[in-house]
Amino acid sequence: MAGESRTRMIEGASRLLATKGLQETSFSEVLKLTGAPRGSIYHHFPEGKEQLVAAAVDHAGRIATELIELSAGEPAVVVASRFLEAWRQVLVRSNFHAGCSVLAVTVATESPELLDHAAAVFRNWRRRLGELLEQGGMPADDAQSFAALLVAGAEGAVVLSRAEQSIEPFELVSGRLLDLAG
Amino acid sequence: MAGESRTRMIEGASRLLATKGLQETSFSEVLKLTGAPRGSIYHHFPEGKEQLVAAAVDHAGRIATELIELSAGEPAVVVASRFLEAWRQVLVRSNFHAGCSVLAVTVATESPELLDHAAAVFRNWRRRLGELLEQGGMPADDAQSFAALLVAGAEGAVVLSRAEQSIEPFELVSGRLLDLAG
DNA sequence: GTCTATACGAAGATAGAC
DNA sequence: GTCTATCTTCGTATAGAC
Repeated sequence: MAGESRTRMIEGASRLLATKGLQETSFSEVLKLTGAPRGSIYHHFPEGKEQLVAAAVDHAGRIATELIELSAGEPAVVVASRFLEAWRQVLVRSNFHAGCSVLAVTVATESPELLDHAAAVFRNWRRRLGELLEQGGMPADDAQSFAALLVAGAEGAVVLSRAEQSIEPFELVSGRLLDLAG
Repeated sequence: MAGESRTRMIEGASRLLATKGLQETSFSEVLKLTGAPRGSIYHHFPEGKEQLVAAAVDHAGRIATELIELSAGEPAVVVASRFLEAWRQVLVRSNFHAGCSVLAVTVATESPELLDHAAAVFRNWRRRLGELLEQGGMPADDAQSFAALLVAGAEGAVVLSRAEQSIEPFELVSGRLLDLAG
């Protein structure tokens, strides 16, 4: 298949973004991690690094969106709980070295194109979570703002736990959010 | 005074971290922004960039801590409101180009030393906010976890608003947090 | 689709004069 | 305390062969 190493590079870039940040996600690092051939970088991404990073952001967004979709039809508290649990896994499995690649790009770029990709991802998460929360029994007026709080709180808590190298802040935040959802 | 250009470099680095991220905060950028003399970099920071960044993180932490302290003795909802308002100002005044320098460092470094500085800042904010919230009437059991939610929610909301170049997500999050504090 | 070779700039860091 | 000059490494990107 044509998109073989292309896909690997996107996934690898997304992992690197989540752990090392935007600038440390260099082509050399991506190639080292994925084993993809050096010669194919500009074949697959003629516009260079921005194009690769944009694809990685989109990819990370899609993965999380699919995960959110899994809780369709569940009560609101389950929707929130599954979303938070996914982030908890990112922290624990990486021993607090990994976070969110979309956030990493947002705070390290001034490129309007990359910000647009990140914005689309965040908006999509908020929108879909809001819909599922409402379907799960949350009043319509609350669902949208709680979805924003859920995304912001989870993202912020992941950062706190990475800095402190401890699950404690994440658990505190997570507990309060679940109280609100229940 | 000996610490003249040293102080300017630290403040400049903190501003650059908040807008451009860790790797874009280069010595050249700091010098351009502050007008500090190139020759004095390694005089003031013999351990190089890590030392400058660590000082910038500490500085940003101290500024916010002083701001938190200003709401000592106020009701819990005022403590929360002032903290959120400060972050709103960062967003609006920078036209959504600036965020939190401590967060920017956290997600772009793997240096244990820098993570320690960031962790100390976040812990300090949580601790002091928790104390003031409790003194402001919040039940002791709630104050600590709400402080964590406040810091995480604010940090996350700043990122969402930067990505979307709009105050909307921040306002949604801020509104919910203030409901909880009141 | 993949390869090597290379151009070009910028980064952090060091040495030694003033 | 500050200067210039320089070293080394690494980043993105391009050219042209296979």
